[in-house]
Amino acid sequence: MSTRGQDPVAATVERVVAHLREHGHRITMPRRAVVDTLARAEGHPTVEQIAADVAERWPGMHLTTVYRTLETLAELGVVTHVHLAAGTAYHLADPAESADGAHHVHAQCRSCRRVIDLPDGILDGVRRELAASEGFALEPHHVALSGLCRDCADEG
Amino acid sequence: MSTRGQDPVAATVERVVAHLREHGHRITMPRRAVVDTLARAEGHPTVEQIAADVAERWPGMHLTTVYRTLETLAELGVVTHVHLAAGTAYHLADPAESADGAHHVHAQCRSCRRVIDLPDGILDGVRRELAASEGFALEPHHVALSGLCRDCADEG
DNA sequence: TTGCTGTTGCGAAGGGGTTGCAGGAAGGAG
DNA sequence: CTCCTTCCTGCAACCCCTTCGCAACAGCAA
Repeated sequence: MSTRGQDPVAATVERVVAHLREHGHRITMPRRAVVDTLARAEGHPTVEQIAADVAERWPGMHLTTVYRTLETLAELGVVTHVHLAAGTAYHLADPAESADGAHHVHAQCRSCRRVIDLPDGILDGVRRELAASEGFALEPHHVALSGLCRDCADEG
Repeated sequence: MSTRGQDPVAATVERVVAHLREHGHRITMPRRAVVDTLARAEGHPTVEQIAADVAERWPGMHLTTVYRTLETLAELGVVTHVHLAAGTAYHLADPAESADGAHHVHAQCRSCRRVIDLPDGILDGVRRELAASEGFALEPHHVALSGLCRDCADEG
């Protein structure tokens, strides 16, 4: 309670740590490091970026450990990933979203590689249309849309 | 002319071969093999599938050559690719579409991995919405949507 | 504090894709 | 038809990202 509102990063870390403990996982320094990094991360870092971030503050941590920690957190639903045109990005799941199974939609700029979050319902119309015409059950959160962001479109 | 309408595969191969020749590329057996395979392919094969198909009829052809041939054909705009959640799929570009720069939209079933083609305009609404709200210029053809196809949704 | 067991670090292996090089063939010149 | 230049191919080595096997370590419960 002491950290709530004052240090959202620490609060997030504690929340995830509690979640890990509840599910019988051990709380270790490397796990705290990955969660801390994800909590501080803006946007949707790749494994490479997460590992680089972690290595700055906790040198010596092995890349394998990052992968395994992300895997563990993913099993708990604490982190989510999106497939991009090249690579995969990870991010902490929003607690409110993970509770009801919702996710947000992503789009990636093919020029600057930045990932932006989109409102969850933006593909609802397409989802209904695909369900009706093709019987295809669209899962909008699994793959990022591709295009050019405002900045890159202006420049190019 | 003798093949037109009777053997669409051969006609397609000849069309592409002519295109290659026009652009100063040489006509070789491996290139014919790849184009022939793409012309016969239903759907959107990955490099692995293309190579397997080619190997059945032209044993000894190297995987590297498949990659390089696809690269060459892509530069000419003869083939297009889509990024999937895992891997990349290739297919011959529709001549009519490549003329005006249009492409169709793809969706992939995350269970059976099948790729289905969608009407080109299905993301137009989303594209307009993204342009207005985020300034994001959506390019609907570059990444496949993800979800469950009718058959897999029924089974699961 | 002790002991069980989940985790970590490390090296090695695996899978997908790319690159450098030397030999070989396409296709234009003569 | 033959020669010659240049491009293309096959091969092998390599690179990048991710996973695996194993021995040592460290949570955490008793």
